Amino acid sequence: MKPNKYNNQANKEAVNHCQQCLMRPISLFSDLQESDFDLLRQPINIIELEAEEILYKEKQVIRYLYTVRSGLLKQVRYLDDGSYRIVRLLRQGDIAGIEALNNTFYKQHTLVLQKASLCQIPIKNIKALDQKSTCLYKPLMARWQKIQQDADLWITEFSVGHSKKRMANLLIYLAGENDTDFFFLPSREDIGALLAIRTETASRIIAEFKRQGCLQTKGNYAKINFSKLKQFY
Amino acid sequence: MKPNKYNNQANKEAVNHCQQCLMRPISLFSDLQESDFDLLRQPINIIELEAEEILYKEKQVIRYLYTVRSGLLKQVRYLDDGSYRIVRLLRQGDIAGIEALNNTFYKQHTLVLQKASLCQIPIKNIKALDQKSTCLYKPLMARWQKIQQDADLWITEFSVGHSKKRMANLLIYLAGENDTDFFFLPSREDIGALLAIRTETASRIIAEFKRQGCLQTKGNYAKINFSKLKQFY
DNA sequence: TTTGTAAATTGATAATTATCAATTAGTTTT
DNA sequence: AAAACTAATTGATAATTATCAATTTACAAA
Repeated sequence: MKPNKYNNQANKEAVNHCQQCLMRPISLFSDLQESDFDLLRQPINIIELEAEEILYKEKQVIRYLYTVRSGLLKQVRYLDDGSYRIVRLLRQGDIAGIEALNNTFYKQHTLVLQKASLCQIPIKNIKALDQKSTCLYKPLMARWQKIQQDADLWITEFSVGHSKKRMANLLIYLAGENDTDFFFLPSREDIGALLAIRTETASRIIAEFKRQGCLQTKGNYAKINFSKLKQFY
Repeated sequence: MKPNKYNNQANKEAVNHCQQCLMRPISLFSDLQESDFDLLRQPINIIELEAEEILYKEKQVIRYLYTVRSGLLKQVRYLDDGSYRIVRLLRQGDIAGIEALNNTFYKQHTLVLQKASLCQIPIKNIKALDQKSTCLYKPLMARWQKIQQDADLWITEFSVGHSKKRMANLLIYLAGENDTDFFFLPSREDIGALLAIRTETASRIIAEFKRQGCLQTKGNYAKINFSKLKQFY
């Protein structure tokens, strides 16, 4: 191996990728100065994953941290009885493996729900940046705060009250800003794991919402009728 | 006012308090060097709050950040229907108002459950430290990570499955390390708000646990019989 | 101690959700 | 296209939880 040459090239690539990346304003690297980019020694790759693929498993040694460019991922905890609960969804701009800076092992299983594109950032780069510069400080703090806010949302919107109401909350969340577009609708099993209800219950509610015209589905995609959904909200 | 004199005294107090504090190893200031303490211009007070007292409300302007020295606090979100959900409990070493660094307003209501003692740290001190030193970086990151882990716990242990199982999880959590001691047992209403069940359901389960010898209560305090509780776990 | 008040418990019933089984729809493989 | 498989839906019933009302207990005030 020729470490120097390799590293230089990696660095150039990183600079090219990241400095010009459309995602940069919302990425972890938003505050990086030109000189900071020199600290990125290992190559930053963009990886594409299909639905069902595993990004990483709990207790695996952390080697990368990921920024979601597009798609949808789930973070999962398995329960004693073999079932699972989805504790978080990751969308554009979210980070997977943020625990990298304090830990050596990932804390959750992270899997792809909807075909995803991710920046794969070697943890060594992060640590190098972290030692020499404070440029990661603000973006990281902002991510952590978002994680907390999302968790609060999860606890209040997706875990309390009647399951129809929780489903309505979830659908509105999944629809995001653009109410009117089709969005990815997880399987009934995953919806169950999101809302802490059984697959059958999830299916019944979705089916009823469809009958009532609150929801329209096309394969794995769906569109909501916001005003009709309000009655459950 | 005589800002200089005041500040100097405040600083001395802060140094005395914080440098020698028994809590320091687990506090936010664990990494502070002597010189860093000079940056603490505003007085750091220890405040004592009785049960039911409000530490702060959501949307209030952030002026302080708090470290829990002892006692128990709840962070609460109110729902549309007037009910509330407890999204987090704060115990020794936890921080209230950690969002201070990214925001101007508190994000949750925070109230005292069990008589609490707190360090009241002016946000100006934190910001001063933050600008001149990196000593808060690691402790803050560790706190954020703990918040995430606690949230995951909340979502998986306190929000999924039968309410008896969730109650067992909660009691074990409240008992903490020392299974054998009495610990603070929240009101049935608060337990309901913790587990997303009705007050009456919480009461029924507690009463049944008592009848079965899983739980022994004395006023607001309780002790668990771990092995008997396992049947619900 | 008595009185008043809030919290906890219990009962009866309704509503919701889980469970288990069967059927239908949708995909993929051959 | 047929077969094989998986996901989604639906039905029937059991179990759990909510709801509303009443009672008991615990505790503070007079």
